Amino acid sequence: MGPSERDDREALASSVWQRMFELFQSRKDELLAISAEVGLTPAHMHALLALDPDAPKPMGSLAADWKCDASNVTFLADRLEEAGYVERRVSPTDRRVKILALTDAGHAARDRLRRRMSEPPDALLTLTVDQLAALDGVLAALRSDEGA
Amino acid sequence: MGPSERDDREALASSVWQRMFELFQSRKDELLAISAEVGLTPAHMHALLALDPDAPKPMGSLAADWKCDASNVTFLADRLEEAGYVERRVSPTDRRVKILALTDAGHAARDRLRRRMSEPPDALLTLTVDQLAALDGVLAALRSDEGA
DNA sequence: TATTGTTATACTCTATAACTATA
DNA sequence: TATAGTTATAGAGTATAACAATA
Repeated sequence: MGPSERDDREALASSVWQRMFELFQSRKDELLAISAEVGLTPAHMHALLALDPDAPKPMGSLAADWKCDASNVTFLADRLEEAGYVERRVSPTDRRVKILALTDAGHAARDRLRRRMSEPPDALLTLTVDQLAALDGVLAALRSDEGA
Repeated sequence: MGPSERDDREALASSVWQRMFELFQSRKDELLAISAEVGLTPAHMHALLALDPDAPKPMGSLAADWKCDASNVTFLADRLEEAGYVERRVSPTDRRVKILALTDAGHAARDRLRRRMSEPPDALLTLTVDQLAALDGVLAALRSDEGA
């Protein structure tokens, strides 16, 4: 590959990235609106979505997964518990450990939230099926090469 | 358009949106690293980038543009002014109004920051020129239809 | 009297350090 | 003695309300 091809690629990648960035900006306000709608702050909404519905985990693991301090997990869990969306279960093998599990209400709220969040921006829906398929195909190719 | 085509489009758009979302997540830590690097908090970095380098604006207009409270603009301006990146100029036509203008150092810092921020995620650079051109073309088509 | 920006104050989100209970 | 989670406290970032200067 010659230097000009590399330059082309970098310029195109920058352009693509900037366009995606703008798309995200356009969605920001709506995310805030969703959080107001469900009565959760953005941080608690994010935490609810980040809980694995099938595998309740110790709070310490969550702090590691979420790259935040344990005290922050306590804070997030407190509010979600008050809202009735999670419960703390003492680990049967180590009484120090508390496992955070979604309640039935928590599962339902999380599902609703996921559906709302995965709704694409209106701008994407103005594309044709072919254009969307092209986007999807190229973006799918990324995932396997991510670490390259 | 039949109902199945509409369903296809929505499913594809959701998939595309989710893939873009993951790409953004992959970039999040790096944005924090950049802000540490330049010695600005993320909020002040964002403010510096959001200032128009060619058209200094009254603080009230900035609050409107940024959809935040005027007191928050005061807070952001204070720190950027302490850093030597902006200066408050009293409007010649209305002594109540303060116009926030980038200093020379502010212009330079903003330019550096923009270059760092516009660097695309590594994953995008693994695509071929053709793939990137396809992405860019489709995403360019979005912009004009945004409000549709 | 209305408006611009500031100050005082409060709330959210995050972190660090000290604490408790268990191990 | 070490570890899991909590509490106390602090700082960043945002908002609302009261205020000063100017219009």
